[in-house]
Amino acid sequence: MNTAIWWIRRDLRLSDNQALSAALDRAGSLVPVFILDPKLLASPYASQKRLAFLLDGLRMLDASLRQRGSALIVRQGDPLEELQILRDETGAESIFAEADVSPFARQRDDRVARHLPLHLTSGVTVYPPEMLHKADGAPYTVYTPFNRMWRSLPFPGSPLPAPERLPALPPLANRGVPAAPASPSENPFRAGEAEAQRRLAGFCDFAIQRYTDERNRMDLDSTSGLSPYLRFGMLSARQATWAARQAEVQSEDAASRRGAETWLNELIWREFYSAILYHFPYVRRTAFRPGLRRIPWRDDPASFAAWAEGRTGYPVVDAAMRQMNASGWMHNRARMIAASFLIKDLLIDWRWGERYFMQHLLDGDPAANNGGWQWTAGTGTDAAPYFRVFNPVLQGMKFDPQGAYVRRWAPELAAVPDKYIHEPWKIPLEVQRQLGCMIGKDYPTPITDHTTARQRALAAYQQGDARWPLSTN
DNA sequence: GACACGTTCCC
DNA sequence: GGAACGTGT
Repeated sequence: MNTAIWWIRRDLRLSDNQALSAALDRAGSLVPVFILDPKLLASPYASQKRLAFLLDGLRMLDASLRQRGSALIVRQGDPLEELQILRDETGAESIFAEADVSPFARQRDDRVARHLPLHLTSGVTVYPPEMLHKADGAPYTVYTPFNRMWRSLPFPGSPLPAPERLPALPPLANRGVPAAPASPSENPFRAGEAEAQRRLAGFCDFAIQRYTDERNRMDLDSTSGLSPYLRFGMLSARQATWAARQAEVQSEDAASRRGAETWLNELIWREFYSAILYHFPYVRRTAFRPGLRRIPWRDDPASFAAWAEGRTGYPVVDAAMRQMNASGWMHNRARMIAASFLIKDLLIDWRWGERYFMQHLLDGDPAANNGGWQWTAGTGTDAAPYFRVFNPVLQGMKFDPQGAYVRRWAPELAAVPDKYIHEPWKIPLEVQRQLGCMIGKDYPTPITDHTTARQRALAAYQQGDARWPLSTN
């Protein structure tokens, strides 16, 4: 009987899994394996929080596999060596896996494919990144035309159901899923495919209807909260796309339809940045736009630490960083504000921030995280113009109008009246005393003045050759 | 004269 | 996206 290895990487699900499905079509016997790669665990971008979420996800996947008569094999080591050992142990003739877009993953898979019969399927994105290109064959570098092309393609086929039974596993050494490091202290995300489906259904029933207007509100629970699941493939991009379409078809008013459409646009941003990383792997190292590689960044570890630990003295920035440090997740609007503050107000290299986010986000994905940072820095594809500098006070007043988000994550400001919540340094001294919240003692004085810092950033970008519109070379 | 709202420019 | 500066009331 033919045996196939299902090599699991970031597709921790049984439903709509093209690699699993291809393996089952080909072989009568299946060996599901996850290989913990010491190289990835030692990377400067690795995250204990994300590792804990991954290991929990593997435990959930193992339980689902066992319910269906199989089980998860876990190995640790160099993927090529471990796959060779597993092939020798099982006599497997083929290996199936979901193709990934990051330079690390592609190098790893190229090396494996030179020595072993590796078959890659799509699934990280709805459409494979090579499929979307301009008429002249070049990849898109601007979101809007990419979006138009994406939407013009035939709608993806319906998601595959999870297999009801799986072939029994041959007897094999199996160390099982290792114990996880501690989860983030306030982690609201339970790992696994079932939880992802539950959240998807809940989101499509309610919050999606108001998504267009409310997705930017940091004080509301108005986003899908699905990013960690998409990151590890506990939910497939195609399942999310289908759910968006279903919600659009079933909606009873224009606002709901628009909500579903807006959410699909966010999913397409994810597809866009995946394609960018695939076609331009150098974006992990340097600015997408060559004209913006000479900005004189400040080497300022003390300011960086204040930003990272949430003690800049700007409430929205501090709330954002503390939310991520405590929970492994940050609201997307907050990501833009915190990133803009590090890059523009502190004039610190966006790559420091990119790395820090990767070290703390459960959804930390090289393509989306890099795309977001380059967008904010103005160095990326279709990026924010260099002179767009977020004002943390105005952003706070607009997207956290009563300060509930700030109070949730910076509780020392809980008693501060709404009118001062985003600029507490303006609280008169006698009021600070009454509130028991002294600025400079109970909550930090701003580490920089936004107006001056903004001017400094504009000057630095000019020095770094910024042009808008930027010349193409 | 203060303040809402629209337009322009940010290099 | 924000600030400065315009017009209108």
